[in-house]
Parts: sequence; structure tokens; C-alpha cells
Amino acid sequence: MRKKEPRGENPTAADSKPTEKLEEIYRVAARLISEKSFAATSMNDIADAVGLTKAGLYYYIQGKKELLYSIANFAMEIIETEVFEPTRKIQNPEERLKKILSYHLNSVKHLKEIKILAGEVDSLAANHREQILHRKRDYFHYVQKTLQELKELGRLRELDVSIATTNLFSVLLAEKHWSHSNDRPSSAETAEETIQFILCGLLKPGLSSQG
Amino acid sequence: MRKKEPRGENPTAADSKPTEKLEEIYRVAARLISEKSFAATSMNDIADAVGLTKAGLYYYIQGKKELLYSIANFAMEIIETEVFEPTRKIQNPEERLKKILSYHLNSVKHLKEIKILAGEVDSLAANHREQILHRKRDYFHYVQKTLQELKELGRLRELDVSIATTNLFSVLLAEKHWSHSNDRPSSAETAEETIQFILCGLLKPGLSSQG
DNA sequence: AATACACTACCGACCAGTCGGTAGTGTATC
DNA sequence: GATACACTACCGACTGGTCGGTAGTGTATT
Repeated sequence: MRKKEPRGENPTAADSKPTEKLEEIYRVAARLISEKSFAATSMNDIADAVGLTKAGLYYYIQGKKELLYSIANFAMEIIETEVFEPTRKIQNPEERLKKILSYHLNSVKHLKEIKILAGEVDSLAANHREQILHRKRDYFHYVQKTLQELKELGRLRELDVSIATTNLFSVLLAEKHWSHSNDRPSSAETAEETIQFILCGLLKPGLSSQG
Repeated sequence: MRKKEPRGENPTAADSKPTEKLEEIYRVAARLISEKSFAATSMNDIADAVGLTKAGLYYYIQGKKELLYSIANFAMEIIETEVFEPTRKIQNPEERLKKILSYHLNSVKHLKEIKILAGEVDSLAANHREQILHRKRDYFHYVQKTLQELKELGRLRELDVSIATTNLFSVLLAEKHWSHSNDRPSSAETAEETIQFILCGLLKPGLSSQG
């Protein structure tokens, strides 16, 4: 049973560098899946959107669930390189938290892929799901640890760190699905307001070193 | 062309429960749809879950989209009777806001149906979608108006009322889909912490009349 | 000639929805 | 009390269509 890979790549490095077309497929599929849902998005939809037939699309990918898994991994890598890596060395937990929020909301241009991470994990095959869940847990605990440090410094108001982290993620990951299709292009100002909303919900007032 | 309605509407019966099965269908379908998604939930899934065949299920409902529409209306009615109606007469906007949050998070036992309201509206037929969106808009504006009143009283921190309302809804509607299946039964304490999180994110510190 | 890329044509499984039928219950007539 | 009809609450079997996925073929470049 051979896998058909578009590149005759080293079988030990399973999915290390995707081609240009493959990245386009990931990007387009992520957009479609996040707009509808995984189940509501057909392979024909994706194929049409990237200018291929379904069979042509299957030249690049192994299956629908494998495509979802690739997108999820892609999204986790974005989080790790654009949020986790640039903030992990910051000593001051308050500054670290601010950077985490800022990078997550501003720098990351791939919120659609991340939205998939949040909502479609259980469409994955069991082993892949476990893998993605593990990486998600790691990120959650990284933020939670930052809040814990803040609490130990007395900067946090009286609250449960676990619940607080959950609430933080609620705002970070929220699609704005209630208000009328308010297509204000989630600007830097909006992000800044959202960051302030989260910070004020967590930190004690008056102590912040305003930046 | 007659509609086939299961309700025999017996006027003599003092204790009639003709829509019992239909309500069970709504409840079960809402659970399934909120756990998977509308597209991923088949009519056979729903039929099995209520102990019918698909044909038997179709005795009670008109179609898949119509079922979704019924659930959405059911959820909107819950919001209106359990959140909107009990709070609309409260004069003090801060107290009104607190009650809105509290009723939404605590009293409402139908968060799954409401989650469908938030996420699956565009699976509806066009006319039904417009109707539901209108009712959602009304609720959004009701909360937004409360924040506007608070702003005019100087109780709100420096923020855009529209963005703030969106952030508020983000927390209210969030499914906790990031952290590991943390099945702490979303208790009253969790709700109270979430309410405090929202309030602190919105209101100026120190002015609140602590209750 | 070999490889990469893309197509047409098709498959079995499953989907939403329909149709004809029927067991059980009530109820009015003989 | 037996017959007749009406109505509720379902079911088995089916249809047209779409799904994910595949086999086999063509073509352009190397």
C-alpha cells in the first residue's frame, strides 16, 4: 500500500514542506470550511475554488480528513511561531500576556485556520484528533501559566485561573456570529479594544504600566 | 392542500400534551446539531435518537431546514421570555446588565439551542434566515442600548459601545472549545466568575455598587 | 521515455425526502 | 355486539441526487 505523494519525499519526514499549490489548497479549504463547516464543505467545492477537478485535487491530498489534519497542523504551527515563540522569553508576565493577545489578534492573518482548530477537531480521525488536542492543550497551559504567574505577583483580581483562561480564549477565538453581518474588517483598533477588554477583565485596576 | 399536523387539539381535555413528542424531537435534534453541526447531523441520526424511523420522524416535521427553523424560534423565545422580559423594566442600566448576564448564563438551561442560533443561521432558507436574524439583531441592540446608557452615565470605560457589545456576546456564547474536554459542569460559580470578567472588562473600576 | 499534473468517467455509500401500507384506537351506525 | 369508517402514529421500501474517492487516460515538460 503506497502513498501517492506529489513529491518523492523522504518517507521519514512525512509532511515537512508543502508545495505552492498545496499551500493554496490549504488556504482555500480553510476559508471554505470556516465559512460553512467541515461536513457542509464538499471536495468539489474545494476543487472548484482552487481551479481543479476533484480528481485533480486528490493528486495533492490523501483524503478529506487528512486535509483537515494538515490545516490543523498548519494552524498550530502558525500559533507556535507567531505567538508562542516570540513571547516565551518575556520575563514580565503582564507584558507577556499583552504580547500574546496582541500577536494572536493582530499579527496572525490566519484566524480562519485557527477557527477550524477550535471548532472542527472532532471531525478528525482518532489518532490525529489526539495529536491536535495535545498541541492545543499545550498552548492553553502556556497562557494559563502566564495568568498563574500574574496571580502570584498579586496583579490578578480574585479569580480562578482556569476559568479565567477559558474566558480569555472565548474572546480570542470568538467569531462575531451574533451581530448583523457587521463586516468591519477586524481592524487594529478593534483588536486593541478587545485586548483592553480582556486585560481589564483579568487584572487589578490601577497597577498596570500603561504602554 | 392540507398540512399534516399531529396536534389533535382536544378542547375538552383539561390536561392535554399533544406536542410532547415534537418537543422531544426539538430537544434531541438541538443536542445533536450543536454537538456535530447541522450538515453533519443526518435525519437518520435524529430519528434513531428519538426512537423512530426517518419516515416516522417526517410525520412530525416538514423538513430538515424547517426543523432547524423551529429550534431557532424556540431558542429565541427562551431568550425573550427568560432574559429580555424579566430585565426590560429595570431602570438602572448597571443592574439591568448584571441581570441580563446572570439570566443568560444561569437561568437558561437551553444553551445548546442558543448555540445553534449563533452558529447555524445560514443553513436556514432565505426567508426564515432573515426572520431569525431580525430577532437576533433586536436582542443585540437591546444589550447595546444598555451599554450606551451606562456610557452616558459615565460608568463605562473609554470604549466603543458596538465593539464592547460584540465582545460581551463573545463570552456569553462561547463554547469552551479550546481547553481539554474539561467537563466541569458549568456551575453557578463559573457563571459568576464569567459575569465578573465581563463586568470588569466593561465598567470603570471602583464605582460599582457591589451586590 | 519518464515524470508531473490534470482530466473524464465512474463507483458504492449515504443523503433528504416520499409513498403505500397498517396496527391500534375511537366512534357512530345497525 | 358486530360492522363500518375515520384518524393517529408509525414503518419498510424506495427515489433522485450528492458525497468521498478511484481507475484509467491524456498532455506538457524534462
